[in-house]
Amino acid sequence: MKTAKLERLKAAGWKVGNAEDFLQLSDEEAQLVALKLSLINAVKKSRIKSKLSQIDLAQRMKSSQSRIAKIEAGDPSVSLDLIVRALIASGAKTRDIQAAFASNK
Amino acid sequence: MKTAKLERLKAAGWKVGNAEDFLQLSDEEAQLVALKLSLINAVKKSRIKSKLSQIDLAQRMKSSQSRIAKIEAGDPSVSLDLIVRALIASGAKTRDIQAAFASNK
DNA sequence: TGTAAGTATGTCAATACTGACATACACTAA
DNA sequence: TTAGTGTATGTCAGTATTGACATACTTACA
Repeated sequence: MKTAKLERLKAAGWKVGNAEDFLQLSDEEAQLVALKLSLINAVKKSRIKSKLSQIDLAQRMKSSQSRIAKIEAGDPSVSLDLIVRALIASGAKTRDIQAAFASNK
Repeated sequence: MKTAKLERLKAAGWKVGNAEDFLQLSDEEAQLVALKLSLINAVKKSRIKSKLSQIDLAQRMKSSQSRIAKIEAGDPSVSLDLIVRALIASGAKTRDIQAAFASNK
């Protein structure tokens, strides 16, 4: 929705930010969550494949074992940045990362 | 490097966290930066393709015009989460996101 | 059984990131 | 020139994310 239209709606007394917007936002949020899940699974696989313990991986990326556990558990306090850092530090190649995205239908 | 080995080195009086680790970390950090740049470019392209102004996109994702500008400028205060959110909100499809990763050699 | 290695969960102070705001800059059309 | 639209930059208080720590759970092996 364009700004101009929003302004016209606001001027006409409409409340902007309705159910449509909400549903749309949910959908986009769902896409992000699905993406994160794919990457999380990739981290687990890559770490195991590289025969690294959570402690090993934590040291590689200067994080902590508990953070790695939270990453793999999908803890909401974990950012996408940290997930991708873990993926890279666990030895995943670019094509592995792409594959993770590919599994995100 | 395994934990056990690290412990042995520490016990032997070595300072852990040396040039090798530093270079390794730099390399991984470089990978992350390259990935971010690819995604940033994808955001710009996708937003323009969708004929959205920065204000439009900001409203879609409940952010602000200045944040979008910072995203596209590669401002260091911008997280990977926000970049990907912008990419999704700008209408990029899964394959577009994959393509962005693919251009990250 | 015990014990060692690996993983999970909760907490918290320090740091990083956020939207919002003000304001400056760039460009186009009247 | 002026106005309008879009983008860039700096700031900041509020919020989210962080590594570190303690501790509990799990699994495998002697």
